[in-house]
Amino acid sequence: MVRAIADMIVTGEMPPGERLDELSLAARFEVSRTPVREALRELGAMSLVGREPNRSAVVMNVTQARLHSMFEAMAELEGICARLSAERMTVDERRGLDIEHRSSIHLVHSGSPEDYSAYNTEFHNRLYRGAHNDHLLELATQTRARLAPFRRAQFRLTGRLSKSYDEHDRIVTAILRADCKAAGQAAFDHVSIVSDASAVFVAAHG
Amino acid sequence: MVRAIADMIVTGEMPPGERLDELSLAARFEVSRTPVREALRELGAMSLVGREPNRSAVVMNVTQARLHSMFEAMAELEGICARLSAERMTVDERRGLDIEHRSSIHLVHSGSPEDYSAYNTEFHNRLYRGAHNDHLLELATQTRARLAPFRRAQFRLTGRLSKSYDEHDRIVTAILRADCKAAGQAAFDHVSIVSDASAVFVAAHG
DNA sequence: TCGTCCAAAACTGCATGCAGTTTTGTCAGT
DNA sequence: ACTGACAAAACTGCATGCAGTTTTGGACGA
Repeated sequence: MVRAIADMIVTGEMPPGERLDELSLAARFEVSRTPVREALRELGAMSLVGREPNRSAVVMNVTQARLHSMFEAMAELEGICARLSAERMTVDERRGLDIEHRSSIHLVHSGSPEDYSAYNTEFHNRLYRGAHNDHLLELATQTRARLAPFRRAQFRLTGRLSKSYDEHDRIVTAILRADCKAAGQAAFDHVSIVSDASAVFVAAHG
Repeated sequence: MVRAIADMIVTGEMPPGERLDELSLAARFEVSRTPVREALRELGAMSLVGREPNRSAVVMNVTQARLHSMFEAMAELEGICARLSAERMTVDERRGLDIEHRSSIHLVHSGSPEDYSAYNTEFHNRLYRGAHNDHLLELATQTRARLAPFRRAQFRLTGRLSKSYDEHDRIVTAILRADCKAAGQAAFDHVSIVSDASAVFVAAHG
């Protein structure tokens, strides 16, 4: 239920500011109001929707400033994860990362944004897990989830795929060398670039 | 309601592993089960309580490893906030931080752990706000809240107050000089020391 | 004494109803 | 036409009831 409503929000099916009234949602998913209520409360805790007493829940209106702060925080978090990954990844993890990364060159050439996006998510998850820190994994995953709708469009930008591959390459190389500082910096830069691209996109469309 | 139950958990009134059954809580707070249910769901989203289908919510059992990961993440977050604070704090913010810090020397001498703890919270909040990044503020506040019960006892350790003051001094000095790197390092070290102290404490008691 | 099984009690998940609040729509007065 | 007020509709918050699941406690047999 939570997942169902969250999907509607992040896919943009429900635009920011849209009211989410309990009865309509209940009817839509063919359940009673109670589970919908509880889901909305949970989404409120994840601040995906805003809630005020006696008012409908509304899809959070993400301001430009807020978006910027989230991307900046994301860059820092990824930087930390990459740095710790360079330091802590097991041999298997390093090898897995390297193999997956190398094979992603095919996706760049075939050029399907959807496929590359799926791979990209997996790549970043590997970095988060490689840091061997559960809380950091949670913070990074959570932040990434909230940014998802704003990153969605960016792989459609021409040339972004191969640039993304090059940036990943810098990260992977540094991690394989166990060069903490370089890995952290490379990941930080990578996210910062995505941030800039998305900011432009949002400014133009949203 | 959420606040009420959360308080019971973080104050340790409800020890980890304790079952939180809806009916008892409803009776305790003199409401019906519905608001309790919703509160528990929200607390689940904040992962303060664990939930499985058809089972009571239980106060999260924080493992030693998990605790360590949270302190480590906290150190990184504080480091980032301090670094950004050194870079971005307004003149007023810098002055406020400095003044509050200096006057906290009185609390060190009078030696009330409760008073110093309250000041300490405010000091750290200033660092988070000084980074001028809403999302980072949120992540730091959230992580800090979850660690609260484990930090609680540490100011009772002899000599910790004046050591804490010295560590704060290093942070403040670096921020006033706008020395990003030093500020980040000082804050990181500060939290790491608290982490060690708490780890010892938990190992001994919890 | 210990283990196993079964029935009763306890509890969760969901539906529904009611009271109180907010929103909407209409109509009279300007 | 436009504003204001007022009534109706819509909606939220909470209580309660029921069905289905889990837990508990005890009786029975080894």
